[in-house]
Amino acid sequence: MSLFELQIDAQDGAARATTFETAHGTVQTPLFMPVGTHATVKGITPEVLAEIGAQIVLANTYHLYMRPGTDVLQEAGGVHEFMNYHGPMLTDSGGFQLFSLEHMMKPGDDGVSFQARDYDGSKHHWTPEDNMRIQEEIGADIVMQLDQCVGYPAERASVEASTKLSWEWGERCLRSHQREDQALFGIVQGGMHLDLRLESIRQLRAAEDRNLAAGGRRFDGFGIGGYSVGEPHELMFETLPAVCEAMPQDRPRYLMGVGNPTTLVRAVAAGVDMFDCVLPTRTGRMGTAFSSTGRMNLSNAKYTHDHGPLDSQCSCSVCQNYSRAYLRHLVKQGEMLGGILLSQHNLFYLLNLMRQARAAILEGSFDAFYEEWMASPAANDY
RNA sequence: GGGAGUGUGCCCGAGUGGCUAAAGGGGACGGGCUGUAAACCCGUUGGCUAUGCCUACCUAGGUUCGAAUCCUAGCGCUCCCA
Repeated sequence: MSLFELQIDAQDGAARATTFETAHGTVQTPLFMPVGTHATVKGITPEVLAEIGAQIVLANTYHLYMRPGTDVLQEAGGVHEFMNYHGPMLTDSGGFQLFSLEHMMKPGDDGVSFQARDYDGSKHHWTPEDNMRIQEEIGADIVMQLDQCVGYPAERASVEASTKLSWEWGERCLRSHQREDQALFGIVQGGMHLDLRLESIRQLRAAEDRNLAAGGRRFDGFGIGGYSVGEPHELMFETLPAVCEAMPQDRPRYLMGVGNPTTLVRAVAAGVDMFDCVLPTRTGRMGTAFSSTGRMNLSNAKYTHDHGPLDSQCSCSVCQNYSRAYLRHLVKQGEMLGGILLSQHNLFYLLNLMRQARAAILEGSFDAFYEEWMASPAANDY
């Protein structure tokens, strides 16, 4: 199997189990990708990532570019060597920072200008081509095109404009990306408008057709961006199935920034292969655990004398070794171990959920898996 | 024994006549977190028969239209001198 070539292992309805190769190992979907923005999944060592079965780890182009700087990463031999994580990695382009740090990052036709106020205040300008160079220097296995993520609510006209900007940047990224050992993913935008989403897909495919005709490469996969930006929860599912259906069958589909367990299960049913989200690590660090009975806030007084396991249905090492009362104590005390252990458990929970979904798809029993999940107490916990 | 100071809500602590059910912390309790500006942010924290009423700033009296705030006495604590 050649690098990034998608093998569909099984399909059950729209849900699918796939496999593809990266320069740092094989990836099996559906999968959840822990987020390690600053070349660290907060509180989680690479050894633990291996233990809980993480396949791909994210890092962020904007943040690593600012600190420590790509020169340091290159000295180390790339981001993998730098952080001592030797599995597959993916870098987000910084497009999301255009959205979340909009007060200091301004998009223009020729890229993005920004002032890094959260670092040293220095001013920078990136063209899509610059962004590709930087991601090549960082050296992840999968890189994302520079895009623009739009919030919700938004005027249709502004969604149209930024969606167009994103596909134009997508084509420029595709033409300038050079590293053969790196996959490049385009990003579908279009907000909550199905027609814009479909147009976004058409334009990205037309761009890769042009690039192929010029002797270049196609996109190795596609991100689905611009969801989970403040819209009502149900809104995404009005368009997501049709968006997935319109996307190429032979490339991975990556729903960006989504991490609610139920949303993952539903998105897998719609045909999504990959997810990333800060939710498991952030909520874990803040004292909340995913569980078979829904979210648990470990700072709640009801756990003070509860010496049972965090989640009796969970097989992770945290649930095997630490009690709710102890975890509550750590959280209440502000001890860093509390956030570390809950992050580890939450990551395992989502990684395991996706492993189970894959197993069900391979068995042809995804419908049963889906129904069982939707009927469980955890499913009601959005 | 003499002198000076001090006593505020669960704790610390501001307030020195009306704008005070009482700033600000802490604690406690609860909520949020979705391509990480996040080991963070937000709310509640005297009681009730609840658009109002009651009880409250050590205790008991007093001054005043009105007192946590002023006066008197007592009690407690702190420091200094003997």
